[in-house]
Parts: sequence; C-alpha cells; structure tokens
Amino acid sequence: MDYSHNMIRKFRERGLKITPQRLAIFNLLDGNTGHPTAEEIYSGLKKDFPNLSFTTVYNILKSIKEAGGIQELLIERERAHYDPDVSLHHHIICTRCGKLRDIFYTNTSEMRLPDDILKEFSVTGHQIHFYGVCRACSENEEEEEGKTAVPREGANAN
Amino acid sequence: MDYSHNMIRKFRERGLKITPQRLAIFNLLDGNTGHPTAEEIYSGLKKDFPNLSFTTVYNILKSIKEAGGIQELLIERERAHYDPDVSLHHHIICTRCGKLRDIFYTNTSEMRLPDDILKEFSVTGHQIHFYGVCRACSENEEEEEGKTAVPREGANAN
DNA sequence: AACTAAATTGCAGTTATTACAATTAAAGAA
DNA sequence: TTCTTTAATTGTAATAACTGCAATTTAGTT
Repeated sequence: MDYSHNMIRKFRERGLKITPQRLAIFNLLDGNTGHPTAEEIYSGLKKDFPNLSFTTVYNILKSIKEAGGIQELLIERERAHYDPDVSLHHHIICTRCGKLRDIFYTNTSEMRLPDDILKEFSVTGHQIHFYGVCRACSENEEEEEGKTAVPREGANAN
Repeated sequence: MDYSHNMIRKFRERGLKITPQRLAIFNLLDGNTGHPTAEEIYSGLKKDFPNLSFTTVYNILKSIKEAGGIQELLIERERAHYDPDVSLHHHIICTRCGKLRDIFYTNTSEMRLPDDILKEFSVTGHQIHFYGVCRACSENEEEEEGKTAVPREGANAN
C-alpha cells in the first residue's frame, strides 16, 4: 500500500499519468519478494487487463525504474528480474533451476572505489550477485547420477 | 602464452580436443582486458577462419567457462562479456555507452553469507557490478542539453 | 593409414526485448 | 461536465543474442 502511494507520488512529481495498468503494477510489486520477470508481471495482470500489451509492461517497468521504484536484476542471461526493494541487499541464484533469494547483508564495507575509476565514472549504483546450486537441485543431481551409467570422464556439463 | 598453455592443459585433462579454433580463442583471450563479447570474438577469428560458425564460438566459450578459464559477465541485458581474468575483481559499466572497466579492489571484506543462505545453497561464485556514467557520456549530454530547447518538466527520459 | 568419438559447421528456431504507428484515455481547462 | 491536449496503451512487426540439431569434418589414437 505504502509502495503504491509512494510510486503514485513519484509518478505525479514526474508529470506521469496514473493509469489503471500502472496502478496494477504498483500493487503487484508492493511487498513482492518474488523477483518477478516481465513475463510474470504480464501474466499477473492479464486477468484484469485482457488487452494488456507486453510493450506496456516493459514501458511501465522502465518508468518505475527511472523513478527509482525498482531494481532491474541482471543476474541470469535469459531475462531480467525486478525487485521493488531498492534498499541495500544482494541476491543469490541457483544456476540449475533459477531459484532467486534475497541476501540481507549487513557487513557491507564501504565499497570505496579506486580514484581512477571515480575520476572516470560517476557511479549510480551497484549489484552483488552470488551463484550457486540449491539443495533441491544438488539432491536431484545425485539421484540422476545414481540412476544413470557412470558418466564419461570430462563429459560433465556445467 | 601462459594462459593458452594453461587452457590446453585443462582441456586435455578434461579429455577435450585441441582444435585450431580453440587455440585461436585461447590466444585471443590471453591477456585480453577488453571484456569481449561472443560477437567480438567471432569477428576477431573470422579472418583466420572464414567458415567459423557462431555456434562454435559459443560452444568453445562454454567449455572454457566449465574449465574455469573465463568469467561470463552478466552486466548488461544485451549480451554477455567474457573475462579471462578469473581472479577476484569487479567491474563498472557506463549505462550510456557500455564502456566496461576492471576494478581491482583489495578492500574486500570476507563476504560471509547468512546461515540460512549457506544451508540452502552451495555457493560457486559471485560478481560485483557497478553502474555509472562515464566522463565522455556526461560531457556529451551537457552539450545536447545546451543545444536543445528547455525540456518540458518531468519529460526527461532515462 | 584407418578408425572413432568429438568438434565444427550451417541453418533454422527460440525468446526476451524494442520500435513504431494507430488508437485510447488521463487530467487540466473551460 | 465536456473539451482538449498530450501522453499512454495497444498490436504487430522487427531485432538480436543465443540454442538445437543433423550433416560433415577432424583430432588423436591404434
């Protein structure tokens, strides 16, 4: 609720109109810790907006991002994930199944960058991404290995 | 040179064959701090291998990655960049022009993750990406603004 | 030189995202 | 409330990075 009100205010400040589609996306994002993709947001609204266009979803996400209302997480090649929590935290993804979790990490040392970088860039943000394999996937893998013949050496993918 | 020899050894260990295309990619990557994309690697080899296929480039990059010879940098939506330096360092990218630089950052505190994460995931790696605007791009932008009429309020994109 | 598994090629397919022109609708003014 | 303006939404086509697969070639061994 707070999130939506905030976004409405921010959109108004920027001279952007409040449309039903925008409201619906604000509400969908409000408190959402599921790191939805554009596709998931599109599907989530499709019931209420049968004519909803993907272009609209992408446009709205772009506007929200520009207003500082979401982080676009570039953590896997295939697609972007969106996180309405723009406070300092990190993420971990399972490289097998794509499971994505927040990491609330307090011990953040100051991230003072080298002077030559600071001279060349004005820094606007950063992201810290961890990669790993989740419990479920590593257990599945063991099963698979148990069932199949001994794999050829050097033939293991990923 | 060292890099190529290392990769040859690693490929042999894994039972992978040493082909001219693979050698050429090893050599192209050796000491390369330009964070090339698959396309750039493809173009770089095209002269010497007129029949080179994109599939081959992707396949080889995948093998090198599995052998621990490159980092795949997922720092921008459009494409992956490849970095043969797999030692601990970070990256910064200009969100306007895509200029990509290494950050050799010593002050890395230990990155001790919360226990619930460690219980759920076996962590294999992490990446730290900074975003910003480079000098050249912010100077260009000033020029642009100077040339154009006063922008309508709230109408500024990006 | 012959053999065999693996690598490369060529090309078609997939999928996330973007571009653009036409239509619709929000929000301020009358 | 209606009118008007300007932005937002829609639909569809295009882009671009990457993947899948069958056919051909080749590295590395015998």
